[in-house]
Amino acid sequence: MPKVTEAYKEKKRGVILEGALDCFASKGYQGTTIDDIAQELGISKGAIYTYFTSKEDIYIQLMEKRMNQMVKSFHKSFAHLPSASAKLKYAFQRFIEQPLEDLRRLVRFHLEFTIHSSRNEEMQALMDRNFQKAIDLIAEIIAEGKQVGEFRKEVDEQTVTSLFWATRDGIALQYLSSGEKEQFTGLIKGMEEMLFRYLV
Amino acid sequence: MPKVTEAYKEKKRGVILEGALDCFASKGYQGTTIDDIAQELGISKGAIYTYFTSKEDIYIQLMEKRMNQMVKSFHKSFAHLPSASAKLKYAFQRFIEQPLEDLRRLVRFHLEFTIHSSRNEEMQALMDRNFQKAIDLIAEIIAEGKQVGEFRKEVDEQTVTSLFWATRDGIALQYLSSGEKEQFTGLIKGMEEMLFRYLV
Amino acid sequence: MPKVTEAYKEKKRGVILEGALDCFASKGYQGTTIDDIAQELGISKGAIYTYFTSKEDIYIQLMEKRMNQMVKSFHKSFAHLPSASAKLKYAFQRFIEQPLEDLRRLVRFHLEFTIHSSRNEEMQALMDRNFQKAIDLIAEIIAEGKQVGEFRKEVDEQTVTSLFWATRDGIALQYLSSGEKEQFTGLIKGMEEMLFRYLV
Amino acid sequence: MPKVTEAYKEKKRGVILEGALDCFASKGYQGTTIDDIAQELGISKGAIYTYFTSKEDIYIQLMEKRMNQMVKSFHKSFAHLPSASAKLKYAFQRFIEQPLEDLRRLVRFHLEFTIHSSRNEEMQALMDRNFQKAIDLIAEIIAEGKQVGEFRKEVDEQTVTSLFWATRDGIALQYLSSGEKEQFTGLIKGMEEMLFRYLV
DNA sequence: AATGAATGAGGTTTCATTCAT
DNA sequence: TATGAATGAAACCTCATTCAT
Repeated sequence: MPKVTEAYKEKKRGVILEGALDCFASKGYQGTTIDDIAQELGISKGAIYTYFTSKEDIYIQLMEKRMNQMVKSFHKSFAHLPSASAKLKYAFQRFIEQPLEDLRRLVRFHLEFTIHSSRNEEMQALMDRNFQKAIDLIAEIIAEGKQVGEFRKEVDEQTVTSLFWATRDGIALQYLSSGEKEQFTGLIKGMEEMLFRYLV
Repeated sequence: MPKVTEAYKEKKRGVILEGALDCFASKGYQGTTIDDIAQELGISKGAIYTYFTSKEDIYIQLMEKRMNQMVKSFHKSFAHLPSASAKLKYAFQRFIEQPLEDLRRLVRFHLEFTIHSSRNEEMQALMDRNFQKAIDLIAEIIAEGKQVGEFRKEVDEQTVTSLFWATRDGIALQYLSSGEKEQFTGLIKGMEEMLFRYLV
Repeated sequence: MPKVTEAYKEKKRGVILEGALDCFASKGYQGTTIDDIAQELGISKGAIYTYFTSKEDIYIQLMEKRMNQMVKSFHKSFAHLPSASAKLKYAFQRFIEQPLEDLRRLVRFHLEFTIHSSRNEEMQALMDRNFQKAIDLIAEIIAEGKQVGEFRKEVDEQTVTSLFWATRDGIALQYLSSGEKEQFTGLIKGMEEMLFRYLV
Repeated sequence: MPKVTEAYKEKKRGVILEGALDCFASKGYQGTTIDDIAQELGISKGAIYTYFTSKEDIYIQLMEKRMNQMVKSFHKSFAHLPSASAKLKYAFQRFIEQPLEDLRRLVRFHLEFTIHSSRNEEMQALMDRNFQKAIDLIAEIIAEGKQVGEFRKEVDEQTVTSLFWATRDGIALQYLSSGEKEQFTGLIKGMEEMLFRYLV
């Protein structure tokens, strides 16, 4: 029964990753114990090791999965939108509409992962790969906008794109400190305005 | 001779904080052991506990000190500069001229601290206080620029200032991942351009 | 069809014991996991527990089987030999001709078992029973040799026999450390010479 | 206060090794937990790690120490004895007079160590070095005996010496199984007789 | 004030065994 | 009968903190 078993295992892996995300997001990587994850999921410590080889393995696979999902989901939404501007605006909108409590936790998780991975060659490479996907996602839009004439030809899409993500991350980081939703929304809006002023 | 003693203690505290920064920056908070710090400084574990009550105490005081120094140093430099634009440009320049290996380590330290503190009420408050100082530092310039007519009256200095720092942090974060100096400089320059386009 | 089933089970038990021997011999008792044995055999962990009640059960039955086989095999060979001296010489020859890599692994297995069993009453008893068989095997030859006049009447067959096995084990143990075949063979020869000098 | 501290540490190291020997001898290497050793000594787990880097480190240093002590002690005793025969007889006598309960435990420890080390290159090398010391100890006596004319010139001292230790170990191993003191003594005596018959 | 040995809670990982399928 | 996911008790080792010297 390989098919059933494999599907089951895949599902279970996903469930464990969900639980792990909850823990990592609220307590951090080092602050999360395998026991925490097991308890969160109502399973045994040993069960986790049936699906993952180590705590770090869970952490890495979790990030990989989330990045892939994010990129795929954006791509899907972009497909239905008519113009580069519309796509970009959609991206901003999505940041704003994100449930904020989620945001806090996820930001924490992503930032912590970035820092953690910056001390480890292998994870660094993984992050580079994933980051490139995110870059491509937006850079394509800018390029499209330039081609169609929506955006100025002079802007460098690599730089703008990088700035886009950098600012998004920076705002999220600030939200992490301040915790004020109004301000977060205001900054995203401000960034949007500044970016469009620059692009057109 | 209480005066001498107090001065001595203050100096020693500073020395310990220096050593601790080296450790925290390269190995992270959790990755740094008290032994690491002691070894780095060539003193004993016990000595550290004479000056600080806990590992977290060191971490907090270290951040406090660095923030104060940074703000004070900027203030001092700003005093000699003629206009709001000049001041803002100076700030950008300073980011670019920062020794990059330092930057990597320090960014790591600051980001990690931010995340760490976001899980702890008391540290959160400390960070808020410190962040406010950084905000004021730049917001005053924007306000000055608006008053003098260098910048548009419509810009909201709080928002712009927050964006300024957010983007700076975001760029630093990205640099942490990519490690490419060219790109880092390019992004800072891009951000500068975008900001001035927005302000004037 | 109980007969078929029983035969099948018996055969399977034997197969599992073979695989277990490979594992125990190369990784030791504690170093061998049930998973190792299962993998070695290409079966599941559960299957092993159908035939044996525990890891120790496998260990014990394996030793029991090997001892019985060894004694039976010697007995068979002895039957064709004309004199006590010839039998004894055959025994020495067999030690020497044993494939040495096998020897290393098997010695390890046997010694480890002996030590392991010395901490457990039940296993101790088993080992005593088995050891007695080995003793009888040789003691009979000595007795035969004394009766026929090949060996001196004064020698005590129990003592000589025990010494015979003890020396064999000691040499094997030494070979375990040194790993030099020449030396191993030399020692067996030396022991043979010493023993015959004593017996005749 | 380096001198005091170093002496203190050395002493403590010795104390821990004593306690560890008790544990290893009665429960085996794998069967002994660090907690066992700590409890045996009435100290904390952590304290042990102040003096040793790992469980294996304890095990190795313990063996090293015991071997050195044994060789040194024999050498000292041999110095007062007039002839090669006397020295050899003394060695046998010492085996016999050894407190038997000790013997059981120590034999177990030594044999287990030998097996354990046979699966580890580094430990193997250590054992080789130690074994060589034991070999030299006896080989010198045999050589001396040959020179003085006490022993036959034809005997090969390396072989005889190896056999000497091999048999000693084999007898000890058997004693481990049987646990009968009479028999142990008998075997040692038998071995002595056989050896002298061979040497003279 | 400084030292560093000692403590012991707590973390990750392993693995013999069970049991639903 | 066979499977292998699940369990959970241990095991080793680390390290912040204390305290006698």
